Amino acid sequence: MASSRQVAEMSDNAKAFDSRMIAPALLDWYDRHARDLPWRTGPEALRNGVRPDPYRVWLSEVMLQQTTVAAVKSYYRRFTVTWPTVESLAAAADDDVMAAWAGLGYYSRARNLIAAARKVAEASGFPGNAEGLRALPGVGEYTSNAIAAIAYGEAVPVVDGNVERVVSRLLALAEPVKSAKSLIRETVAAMTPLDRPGDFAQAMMDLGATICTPKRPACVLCPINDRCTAFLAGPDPATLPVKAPKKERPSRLAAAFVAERATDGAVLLVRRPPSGLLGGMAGPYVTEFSSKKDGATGEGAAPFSADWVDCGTAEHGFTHFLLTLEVMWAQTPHGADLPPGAFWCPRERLAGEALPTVMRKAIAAAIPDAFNSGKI
DNA sequence: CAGCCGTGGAA
DNA sequence: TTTCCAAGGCT
Repeated sequence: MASSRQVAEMSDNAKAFDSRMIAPALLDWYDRHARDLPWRTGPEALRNGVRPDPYRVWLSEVMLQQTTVAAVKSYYRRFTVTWPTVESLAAAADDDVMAAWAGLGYYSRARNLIAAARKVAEASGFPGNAEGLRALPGVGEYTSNAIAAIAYGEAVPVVDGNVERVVSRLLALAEPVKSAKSLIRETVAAMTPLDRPGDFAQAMMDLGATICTPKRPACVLCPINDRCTAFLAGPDPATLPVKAPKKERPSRLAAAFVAERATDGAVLLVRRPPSGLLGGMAGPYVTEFSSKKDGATGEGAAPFSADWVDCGTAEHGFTHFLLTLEVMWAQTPHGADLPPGAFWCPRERLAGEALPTVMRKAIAAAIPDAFNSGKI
């Protein structure tokens, strides 16, 4: 925890810091070094009066929540080709959207994406400001402000993880970002220029992603290092922001039962409940995840009686626990009593199903060529 | 409010 | 190899 003396120093830093001096140098740097990303309208196009499409800005921002640029690119392209407008996305079948999202993670985002698209289509357009955007499902304070700043030029503070890190170093904050949230927001609000709020927000994020990185920041290349308290006076910028102690991830155990239809190799899938872990996604029948010691696995946990073959285990790391899946395989027995909601997925459709990565791992452990058949 | 909610790539 | 964590939101 921060001592009162540290907090006093932090406040002095914040007070002495002239936030208005940041934007000019940062925007000058951005004009020369902005990353070329699929969802961006370049600074040059913006000067020529081109306005970003709020649909594309929204879609990219939702995809980018806790997700790397590299991971998002191919998904963003696929979505915008398949659904070029919010109306087309609103008209899509739920499972088509979930299938297109499969592998990107945090699947509640896809559910909220569908709900928000339909709300926008019903209203004949996106809300015209940050406050209205904030009311869409899956759009929180960061995302609403990012969309408003980028698409509408609204001068609202855009604070993401990059910005928190950059500001923590600019002010040499001795507090964890969680408890400095209000100060950071106010600082960013004061830094944001009225004329180019969207470019400023993206410039801050580019800086955080390429220069002011978490572990080894390239301070010597930073366009605002002459205004950075940590760089100028310490502590070492790499030690900021102060992080809360991390908790260890528990291990859990479950069993996956991959049933294959003898006649054609189709795989039995079940639709998972709409909320919770992997909500709304498909997968083989999987037992409840339990603590490692009392995990009810083995043939006794099977959804129906069959000659289950042990295929070994599949490991998968979730955000808050590590999962070991005991994978079992069996051909469909005659007259099997299938789990409720189960359906047979033809082999050639497996790759296109709404299967999370962990479920693909389980299926691949039981049927090594499950996702290869159908391809040449 | 602290815990839940995925994944894959970088270091 | 293991660890860390990325343009957060929801409850």
